[in-house]
Amino acid sequence: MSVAPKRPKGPPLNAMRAFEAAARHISFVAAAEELNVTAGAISQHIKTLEGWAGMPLFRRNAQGVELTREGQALLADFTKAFDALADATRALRDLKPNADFQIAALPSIAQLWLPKRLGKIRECYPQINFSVTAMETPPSLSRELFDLSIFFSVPDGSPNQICICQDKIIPVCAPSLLNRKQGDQGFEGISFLRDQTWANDWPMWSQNSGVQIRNSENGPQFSLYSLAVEEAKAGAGVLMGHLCLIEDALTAGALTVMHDVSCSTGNSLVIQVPRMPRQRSETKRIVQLLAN
Amino acid sequence: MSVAPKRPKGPPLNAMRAFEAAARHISFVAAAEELNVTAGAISQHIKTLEGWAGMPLFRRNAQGVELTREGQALLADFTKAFDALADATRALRDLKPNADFQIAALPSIAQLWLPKRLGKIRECYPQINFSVTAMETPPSLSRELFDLSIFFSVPDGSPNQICICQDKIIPVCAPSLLNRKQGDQGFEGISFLRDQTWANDWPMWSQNSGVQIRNSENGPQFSLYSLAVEEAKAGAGVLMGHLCLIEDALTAGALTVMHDVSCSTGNSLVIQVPRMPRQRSETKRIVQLLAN
DNA sequence: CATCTTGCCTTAGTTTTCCTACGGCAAGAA
DNA sequence: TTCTTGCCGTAGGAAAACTAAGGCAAGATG
Repeated sequence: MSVAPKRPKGPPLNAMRAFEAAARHISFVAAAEELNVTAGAISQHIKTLEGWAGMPLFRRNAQGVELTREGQALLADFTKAFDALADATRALRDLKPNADFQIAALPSIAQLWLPKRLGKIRECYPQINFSVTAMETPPSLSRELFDLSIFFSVPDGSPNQICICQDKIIPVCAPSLLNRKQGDQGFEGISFLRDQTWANDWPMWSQNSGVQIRNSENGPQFSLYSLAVEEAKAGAGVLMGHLCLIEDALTAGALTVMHDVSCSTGNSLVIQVPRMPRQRSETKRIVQLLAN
Repeated sequence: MSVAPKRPKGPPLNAMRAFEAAARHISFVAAAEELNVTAGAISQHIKTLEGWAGMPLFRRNAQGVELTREGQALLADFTKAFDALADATRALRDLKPNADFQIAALPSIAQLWLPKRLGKIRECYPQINFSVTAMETPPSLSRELFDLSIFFSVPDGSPNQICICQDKIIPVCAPSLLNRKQGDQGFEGISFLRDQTWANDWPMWSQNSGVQIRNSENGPQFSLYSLAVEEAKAGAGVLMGHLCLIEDALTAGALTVMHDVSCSTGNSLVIQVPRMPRQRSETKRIVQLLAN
């Protein structure tokens, strides 16, 4: 008999959280992004946990990980636990008077669509600090501390989503550029400004409009859509414009449409809020203001 | 608008765990003991959490703490979350082949009652390592990683408890001491060996038996009951014997009863196991073997 | 009344944990 | 081939967690 002097210790909490995130995403890098750490940190946490359990929880393949049977079995339990913990954390946050209202959005939406409307909202809630976090992938609203997210996606019809508008694309450019090319409706010899993540825009529009596009790869790429918009305003080339993101530039005359045909990408601009018990009180009204 | 570069961070997990434990016990020291840290650590964790929430969760009084209204409201959420996490942790532990079987017991029980029976059990499960952790207060089996606990208490009739026997006390001493005092049934001029936590034994027995005891404080105190038993065997004085703890010494003749009247303390020797989904498979059989 | 005890606080210093940075490797894509 | 992606490993440094020790206030004890 070994009389242990100390109570049996469970595994480190952070390791469990890392496992839960990694298992849910089936990816260390995705988990790392969610938890705001590097993938190496996730790797170590999971190794710690596997050491504690004396059993591998992931199978590491070169092109990604997969859960072992055992890891598989644990995921549900851990997800339930950390969901409950997320609830408690929100309850704690809600005690804080005038806590920041956290918004998650696609970088382009955060820069081109949000600012104007956020201005109005801030007038209604001068005491609340609105924080906007830009990211490529929508966060889990049941897990992270965001109060609202705005992304392009296909709406799922749930009451926690509001569809603002369809995402329609149409070629645009600076008026000066259009004048130069007056009478010439083609896209010959023009730079195509492109966003990295929306590289597919031109082919999609081409197919939909029937307009033949050659060399749509001809032109600079930008990591942020808003940079491409600025370049387009400066007359650097033609841009596939997402209508909801460039409406201001169009009405102000900084950009004009180059071709009458617009086409839908299949996505919509969607606002999503946490499901009920996790919402803070201002959410409903803020969504209303955002949706105009 | 402040564009936060990083996702909003929740409070540290360890701080939340500390809060949950402290709120449940309404005591920092009790929480510290449960988590195997010092009270200072708990204090700091809670301060961290209060800082994060921007709101006090405890009211600190000189003779103890109490929850504020806000802390009160949070407790349920956090307890639910950490209960779920404890479940997940057990599921993880159960993956481990031949994990230690963890037993929590009162020090005196661990030393005087358990060893003999544990020997038999170890024969049945030679591959399992049995760990015994001594402590004064029964741990929460739904929260901590114990598989079984043995303490004196009043049974609550739940199916997770087995009552082994009543806790009966009776004065005992070494045979040599009894011989010297032959014919003298009183307790005059004898050292009363006493255990610190059971200081009430002599008055209780006195009241029950009708035997007048004077100077029951006359004699050495021991922090462990087993030390007092050893002293009694050595003839150092008379001890209030708890029958289930000294049965071996009595049958072996190392101790003899000094007075025929025994009295019940109201408690029983109770084995408790976690409620079902958290039990490991061997538990049932082990309880059976312990109960004989 | 003085003294002890209990339970919390605070500070300082140490230990442990956690994380990043960076080079490497294997598999699939270009 | 060469690039890219996603994981691993190690080393070193930053941050968190913990301990130790002295203090204080309110009851309990003598």
